[in-house]
Amino acid sequence: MARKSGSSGTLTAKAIRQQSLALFASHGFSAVSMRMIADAVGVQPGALYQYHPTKQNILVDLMRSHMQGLLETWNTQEIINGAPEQALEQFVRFHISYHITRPDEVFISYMELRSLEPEGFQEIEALRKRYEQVLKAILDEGISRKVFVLEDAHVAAMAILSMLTGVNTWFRSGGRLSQEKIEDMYVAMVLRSSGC
Amino acid sequence: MARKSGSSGTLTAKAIRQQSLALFASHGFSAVSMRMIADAVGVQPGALYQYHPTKQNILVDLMRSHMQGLLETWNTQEIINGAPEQALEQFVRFHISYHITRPDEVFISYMELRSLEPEGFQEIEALRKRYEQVLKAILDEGISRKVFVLEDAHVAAMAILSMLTGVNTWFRSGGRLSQEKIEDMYVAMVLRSSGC
DNA sequence: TAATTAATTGAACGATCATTTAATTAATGG
DNA sequence: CCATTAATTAAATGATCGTTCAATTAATTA
Repeated sequence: MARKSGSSGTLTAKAIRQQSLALFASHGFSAVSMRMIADAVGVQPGALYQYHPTKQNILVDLMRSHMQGLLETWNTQEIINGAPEQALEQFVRFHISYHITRPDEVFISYMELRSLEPEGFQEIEALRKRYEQVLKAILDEGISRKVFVLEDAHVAAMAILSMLTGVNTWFRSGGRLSQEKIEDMYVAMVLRSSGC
Repeated sequence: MARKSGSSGTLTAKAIRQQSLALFASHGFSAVSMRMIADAVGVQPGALYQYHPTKQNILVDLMRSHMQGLLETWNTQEIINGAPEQALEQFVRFHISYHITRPDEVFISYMELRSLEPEGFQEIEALRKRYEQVLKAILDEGISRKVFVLEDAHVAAMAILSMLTGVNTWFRSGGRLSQEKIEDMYVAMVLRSSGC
């Protein structure tokens, strides 16, 4: 009825993240109770408050680290400084491969924005905007060099991002198509849609 | 403490649909209580059960009528029996115009699938599959006539549907771009991505 | 207008919700 | 090994959840 033998704060913190992520992704934030998370972690509900002040804070932490990881991974990539169509291909492959391996993070980051209170919402939305800007910059460059025939970089960026992120709604690993094959097909469609 | 003056079952039923739709779309199914719906309708919680046996049933009804409306509207349209690229253009314009005018229905139909219990899920999923099949048939026809260069009709259909439905995540009426302009840009991108 | 049916209320049901707190025990550092 | 700190439990808080039901009144039908 007190501290458990073998207990470790860092391990419990990690377990809370993992279990919350899985539960939020499959049931939705509101449908998951602190008791469900506690059960999955193997701990009493009260123990969760040693790690997060509120349930809302768990969600914000998950979404923040997903968006930050996404941005940092892009930024530490070696950027091909070639033609705009090469940059676009690199972006498509990066987006698909990063997202396809993190279905739960992607799901909650795109679906639970409405569950965020104003403060958290603004923080996450700002990170999202920064990522959108990465693609828009590529499209702008291609448009000004007349490599892309796109009329509007913003609309094209929204369309491409929706298309790419949509992979997560139907892809299941071990299916008919390999990840590489899927990337190839999306690269082809995106490049053609941009006019090259 | 009983039947209210001027009360009418059909009007209350309609109000329950409208208010549930708006509340589910902005907060999510699980985050909306029967008391919130009752308040919005202007009625006591118990009255809702004259119209729906469970909260779940409200959601299923909303999703079913959205998907049925979508399929029926497509089916009663005059089908252009021309070239595959004309059929594809017609589909793109239809999808965007139907969805852009029904943001709440679209939002819950795509986001609350996980809130459905097995029976309702299968019913709604079947309707979704039928709609996907409409686009796949167009792509198949274009591929076999060698008008489209797409490698895989299924993947292309998923990609195109994600792209089109994504309009709802950023479009706000009264903004910089007219609906017609948006349709034009998406038609151009989709046709180019298909190789024509 | 009398009888019937439709619509709604108000109160209650037990269950579950997020969160707080004091007590307790294990791990850690000197 | 002893003092301190970290981790956890058990129990309780008041609020809210979906749902049920008997009583009541308005609209409708005959």
